[in-house]
Amino acid sequence: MFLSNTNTRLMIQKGLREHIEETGRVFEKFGLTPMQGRIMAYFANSDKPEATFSELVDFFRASKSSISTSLNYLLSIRMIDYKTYAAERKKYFFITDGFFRIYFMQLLDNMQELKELCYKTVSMRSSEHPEVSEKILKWIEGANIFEESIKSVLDNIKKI
Amino acid sequence: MFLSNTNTRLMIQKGLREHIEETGRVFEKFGLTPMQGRIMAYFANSDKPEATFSELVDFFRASKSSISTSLNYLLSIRMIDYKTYAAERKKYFFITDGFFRIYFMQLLDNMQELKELCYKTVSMRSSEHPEVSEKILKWIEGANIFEESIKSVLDNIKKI
DNA sequence: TTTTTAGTTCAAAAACTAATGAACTTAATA
DNA sequence: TATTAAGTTCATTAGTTTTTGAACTAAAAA
Repeated sequence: MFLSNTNTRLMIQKGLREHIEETGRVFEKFGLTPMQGRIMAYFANSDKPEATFSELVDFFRASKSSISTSLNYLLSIRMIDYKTYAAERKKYFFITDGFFRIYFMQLLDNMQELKELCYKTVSMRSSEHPEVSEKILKWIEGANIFEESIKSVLDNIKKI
Repeated sequence: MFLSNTNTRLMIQKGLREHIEETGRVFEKFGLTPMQGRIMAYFANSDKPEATFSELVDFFRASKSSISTSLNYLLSIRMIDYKTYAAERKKYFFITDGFFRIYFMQLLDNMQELKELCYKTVSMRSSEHPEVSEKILKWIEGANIFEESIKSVLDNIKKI
């Protein structure tokens, strides 16, 4: 039967494609490109827990290079992983459970960087208008509080 | 004296311009465009607590439309505000102290949106591979924990 | 051994986003 | 009243990012 080696649900259900596109677009708000977002959404919605390179190329009718680049980026940030079966070259990709952990770790890096530049700013400022320094110190204070809180959540999530 | 109505420190100190550019680029990681980032960095580093439209046009040698659009976006998300003096049309723009509060409120919205789509995903999934649903539920669980934590920080920050 | 499969790499195209320039408005000043 | 100042608006341009296509490699299958 010609559907045998494809994902039947993904081929039949009409709204599913739309749902994948919509979900993909929301992943973009978390820093992914459209194709990376689509792929994450595909993994979440595919009946099977794993997907192959060619399955994704076929489903999205996208170029191999686009799929390759996207998969490799998602692998590099560990939002996906893959397994192999001996004597088979194919990779079976799947999502990890770490989406928000990874996202917030990146966020922590960005906050760290901004905070350091803000410290430098405050140290460079003339003493003429301390109210500006006070605002920047409030940014830093905010950053510190969020950082603390995020770090403690990350610790707790690791334990689960 | 020809420097009288400009920001002396911004004109003289060499590394300051670089520091503003660098800080601007970090603001981009928080979702701002290059010009929006630059403007935020300018406010943080200018000797004076306020800056005018034309001051920014002059400092960045940028187009009026670019400055106008950027300022209006930053106003719309309340990262900056302005004051006026009666009988003067000019606006005196300044940064607010809410940078991270605003950023995290936007983040909360995005998390909410992704969570809702994930709930829909889980409800649409066949029961064949519960391990995928489990991962998505872990995403949601992560989202919930981060949300709780961020909300409580936002509450505390408001009190300060 | 030849062909097919499963990708990778990178220059070029397509798509998208940000910045510009020009024309405009409206308020203040001369 | 005419001119300048302080912006706004929007079509076009410039710049960036994403995706493609073509050529490539290396492993498995025929």
